[in-house]
Amino acid sequence: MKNKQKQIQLRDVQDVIDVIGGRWRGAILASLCDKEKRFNELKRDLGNITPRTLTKELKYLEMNKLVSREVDTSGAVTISYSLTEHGKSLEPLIVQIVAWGQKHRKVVLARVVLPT
Amino acid sequence: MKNKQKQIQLRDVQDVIDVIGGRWRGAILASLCDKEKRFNELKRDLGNITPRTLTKELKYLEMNKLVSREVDTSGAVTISYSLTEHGKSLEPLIVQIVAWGQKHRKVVLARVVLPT
DNA sequence: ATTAGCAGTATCCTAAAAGATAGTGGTATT
DNA sequence: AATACCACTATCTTTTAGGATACTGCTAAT
Repeated sequence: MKNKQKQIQLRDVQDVIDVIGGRWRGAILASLCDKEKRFNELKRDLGNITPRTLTKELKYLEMNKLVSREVDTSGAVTISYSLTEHGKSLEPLIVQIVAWGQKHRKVVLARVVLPT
Repeated sequence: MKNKQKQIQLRDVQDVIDVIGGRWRGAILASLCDKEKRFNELKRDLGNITPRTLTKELKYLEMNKLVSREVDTSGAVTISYSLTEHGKSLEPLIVQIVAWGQKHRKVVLARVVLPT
């Protein structure tokens, strides 16, 4: 039973890794924590993601109810992506991730020794 | 400056995803949160990871100072893997990940509708 | 002496992720 | 009228992760 419990937890970890993992998903979510964004705005934000990948990832996040896509047809059609309520519930996690990441960077870089 | 700050955060998120991401790293760390383990013990724990992959991932985690490998030569040589202090500092994060993962599972499964 | 478990290595192979690049149909700008 | 930006889509190729499988050298148990 203790073991079964453990299995379940590993599964949960895997689920989350799936959602925020990969090269881009975490970064997209982190970027949307800031505020809602449009497609090309996200693209610029993320640096060198290709449109193909961005499209794919946004669709995945939509399907997982983390991001919603809204079309505004008043005037020129614009499309904005934002976190859903569920997506927003990720924010504290992302904050903690960023904090740990900064600590981690220091620990790992500590091994770098410059040669004379 | 606000923008630069944002870039840095995205980088941190990426770093963490890198460390706990992939098919196995998160699970290995979660498993080692429990207690130190030997190679084949981990292998059984993780289900169907191949030894090749387990070796590779453990080396990666070692290099990133999250896991330490200890050899015991009294009697038959045994090797145990455990979290370093730095690795242990990940535990609260993993706990939060598991918690969110359970919530997420409910939200996503909520879309499943059984046909008549 | 043989079998079994430990802690891996070595090769080969496949599938999935993501990059590069070009193009599309629309609107707004000058 | 021409250019530029928006929000993508389509193809093609490369890269990477990770699985399958077999094998190794060692020790302990039967």
